Amino acid sequence: MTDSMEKTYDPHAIEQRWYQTWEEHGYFAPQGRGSAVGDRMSGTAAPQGSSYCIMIPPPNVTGSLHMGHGFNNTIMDTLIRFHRMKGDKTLWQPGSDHAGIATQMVVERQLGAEGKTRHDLGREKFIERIWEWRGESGGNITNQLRRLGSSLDWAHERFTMDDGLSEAVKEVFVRLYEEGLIYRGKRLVNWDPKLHTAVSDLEVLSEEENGSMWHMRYPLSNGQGQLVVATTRPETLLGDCAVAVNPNDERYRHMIGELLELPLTGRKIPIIADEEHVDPEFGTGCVKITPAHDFNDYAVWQRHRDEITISEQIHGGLINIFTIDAAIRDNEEEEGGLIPADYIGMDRYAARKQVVADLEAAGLLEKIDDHKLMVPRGDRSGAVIEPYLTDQWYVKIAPLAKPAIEAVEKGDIKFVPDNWKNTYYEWMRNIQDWCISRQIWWGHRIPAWYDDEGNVYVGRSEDEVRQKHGLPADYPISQDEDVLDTWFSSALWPFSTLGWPEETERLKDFYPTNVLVTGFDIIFFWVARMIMMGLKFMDDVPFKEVYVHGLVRDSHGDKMSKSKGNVLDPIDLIDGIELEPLVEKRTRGMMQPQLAKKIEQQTRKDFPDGIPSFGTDALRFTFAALATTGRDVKFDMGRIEGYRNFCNKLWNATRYVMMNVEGQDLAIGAPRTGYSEPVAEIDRSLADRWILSRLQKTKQAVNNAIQGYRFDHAAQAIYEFTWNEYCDWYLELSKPILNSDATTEANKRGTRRTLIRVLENLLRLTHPIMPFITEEIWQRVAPIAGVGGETIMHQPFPSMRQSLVNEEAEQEMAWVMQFILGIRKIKGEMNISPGKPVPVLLANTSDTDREWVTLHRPFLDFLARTESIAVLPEGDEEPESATALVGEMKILIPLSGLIDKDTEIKRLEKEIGKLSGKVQRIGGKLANPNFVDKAPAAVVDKERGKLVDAEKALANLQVQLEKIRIL
RNA sequence: AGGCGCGUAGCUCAGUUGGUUAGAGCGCUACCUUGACAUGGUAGAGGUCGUUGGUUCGAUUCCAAUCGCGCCUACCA
Repeated sequence: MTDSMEKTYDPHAIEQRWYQTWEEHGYFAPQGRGSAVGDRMSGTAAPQGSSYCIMIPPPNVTGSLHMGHGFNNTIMDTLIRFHRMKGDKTLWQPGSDHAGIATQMVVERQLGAEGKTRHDLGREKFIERIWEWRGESGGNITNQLRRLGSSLDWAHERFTMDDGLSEAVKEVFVRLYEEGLIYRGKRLVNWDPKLHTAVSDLEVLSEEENGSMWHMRYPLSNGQGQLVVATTRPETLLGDCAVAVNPNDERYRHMIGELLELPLTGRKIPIIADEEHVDPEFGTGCVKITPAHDFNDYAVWQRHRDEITISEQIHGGLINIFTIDAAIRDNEEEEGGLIPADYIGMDRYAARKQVVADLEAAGLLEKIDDHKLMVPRGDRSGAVIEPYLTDQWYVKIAPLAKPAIEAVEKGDIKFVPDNWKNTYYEWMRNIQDWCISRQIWWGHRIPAWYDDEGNVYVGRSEDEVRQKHGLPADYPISQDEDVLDTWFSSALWPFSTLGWPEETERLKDFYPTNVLVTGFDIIFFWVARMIMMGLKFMDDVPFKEVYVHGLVRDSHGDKMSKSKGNVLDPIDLIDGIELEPLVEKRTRGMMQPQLAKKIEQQTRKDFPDGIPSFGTDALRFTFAALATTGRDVKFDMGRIEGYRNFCNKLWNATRYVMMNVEGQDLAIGAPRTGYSEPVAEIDRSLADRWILSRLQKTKQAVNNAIQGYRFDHAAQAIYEFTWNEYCDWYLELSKPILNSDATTEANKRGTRRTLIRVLENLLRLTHPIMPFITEEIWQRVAPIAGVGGETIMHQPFPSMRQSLVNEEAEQEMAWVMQFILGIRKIKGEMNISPGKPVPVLLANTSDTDREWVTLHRPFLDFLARTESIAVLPEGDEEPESATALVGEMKILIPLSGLIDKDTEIKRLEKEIGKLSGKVQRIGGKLANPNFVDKAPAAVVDKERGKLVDAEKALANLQVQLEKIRIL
């Protein structure tokens, strides 16, 4: 079998194959393991009957995998595999989101390429077309998730638009409506003039942009002067209904109640007083009020309706000046033609220019200042959002928010890291009603019907509505054209995917789920809304913990974006990609083609040879290692390369073990479940006892780390144990035992047994983070280690076995290591080839030293490459030598020819310098009565001990230095 | 304006009740094709822990201020 293991680990050869096997065998389905099978090498049993569940944050069907997914899913899969191995009945629920606006835009773009719009097709055909498209490419993202090794329960994959989830959406809508928690109303909303739909507050992103502040003169009707108003949006003058001043402002107080001539319109508008909105210090202290196109002005209008309405020409006080495209509309019908004909049909920005020009011509423009302002844009379209007056559906949020806040306050839901709860509270306590209707076609149609008289009927279906309200079959009613915000269905995800409103077994087993793993960017969009809906409809939290991770950025800390050309595709890191395709990929379909050249140059510079293939396991290990709590991740190519090397290290360690163990006597009987007692006599060496002890501590560390969401610590513990202890020391220490005629068969059996079993444990310990390589190796190793089982996935996760923790062995081994390191150090610093055997003399030895030297002589000889080791008899003169200390024992390597005297003097001086610094520091500390009196006794004792050791070592080296100098 | 977070080796990051000479990986230097692995081995250089104060016997760690960076929320027309 060993000959089938290539010298270098090749992830391609195994990854897809194993994933297919796992999926085909149904290993991802929840099953749980009874307590009959205990944990090998731990003796503890898995708790029976506990379930563990994570809901995947459903990716958009339009989507393709990005680094955020890679990170997010690595964490979830690690947790899922960990709990599955622990024996929990474990479900990772897969699915995808219909992503209303995003998906509709993709298909509209396709239509656009054919020179058509969705209106050419009509609603029904357009939706058909989207379903078609979903059928073609909806599997894209799920296949990419498979590439990551994600052990999702695919047999129960859900989609937010499938029948079951659509039922859940209707049910929730109807129930909330019947409780008065959903209502319809006409108010200002965020209107996207490009997409022709309302969007929620969250879907609006404001960014600072350069603009101007126009100062415009509004003459008083009585001819007694003018007011100057300052605005960033002069075109909205056409919809002005008043000018507000602060009632405490001496400059204008006497004018309150007067009328102004609104330029260009021939209208008169009142001067009103509003203390809340008007800051006398800002601008001119006069604010034009355009209630139909500004949220603050709308609020002012609500406070001053009567005063504004008395103005003879204004009826109701609200003048909508825009079409759904944000062009100036003709309002002849509704408001009696208050908008001058000259502007009608102009786009808002054209109208702005025209208004400014006309004011200028009329001498009514005082000045234009440069001004920075926050411009609201739609997160999908990028269009400047317009406050716009329309009929929409809303969720009354306060009654839902209250219990959702309490759930976190009470600790029913915990955020990890904890501080995210502050962000959550901040938002939940200031939350506004949620606008849930969207004027698009792709999504859940609002279950409301209207008759010709404008009556609204809400129900699960048209039949239900007719029945409930006694409407005859021929009574004409029609369903609301709008669809629901995508996040409305996402909010139900934790229970709708489990079968709600049916009372299913899955719902019983897995709700509430255990943890939600997500980036902070969707705490508001999604997390908060799931909590509200879960509490409302399941009467319990949707998850007990929320693990919030950071964003994946490039190695400089920049956000990855197409326009920066710094996007890494996880699949490219797994498979590798040549330079040319990478350049092509990064520069294709740019929004700003002028950037392409720069991106190409940068890419050629950063990846002159393209990206090598690292494999999924290396990528996952990198994500785990970088998963520090609550911090963004700077993705560093150096790290993934290092972890690819780590895979190779593990692979080659296995090759070594197999080479020494296959066909040999290991004192292991036939494969069975769980470890068996040795079937022949074994004798465990110091190295065996030591590595077993270290393994136990590593298991403990990894368990603690994963349970505490410290995947970085888990990865580090595994890495260090594997590389620095198992490979660097233990495998080397096994060589003199296995290759010597002087060691006994029992000794060899003990070592072989330990080699294979530690490896087998290590594989299980590593499996949640690196599923593929561990499965591949485990399949070879397990039978030899005496372990049966179809897959490592369903093996017990290792936990610490106290009886194998061995502090004495660790101490004794520390002595061996120090011995070897001392000699290596001398060789290194003396430029003696590491392989060159040197004679070694020991002075100042204790009984233990002498015992251990005899006992562990094979280790010392082999790893330190000694020619001879002799204990210098008491009283004998020490030859001129290079020196290292092991405790108080002196290791001497005689100078004869090998070693340069001056170099050794320098070495010693350096060591002495270090030591005397230490002695001074600790001495000073202990001389300080404050320290000795006030510090805990244990700390003081520890310092005393350190001082004694350091002083002895120092004296030792000083004597040595003198000796060498004299020679 | 309010809130949160970050600043530790050239780079990417650990450092969890304040107490070893502050650690790891990558990079760097020197040496080594040793029978698992050059995607390797051995040895080494490199840090006044952003700055200034304070608490303390003792501060990278706690407190205050300050500088720099990032994010989020709300905004003045």
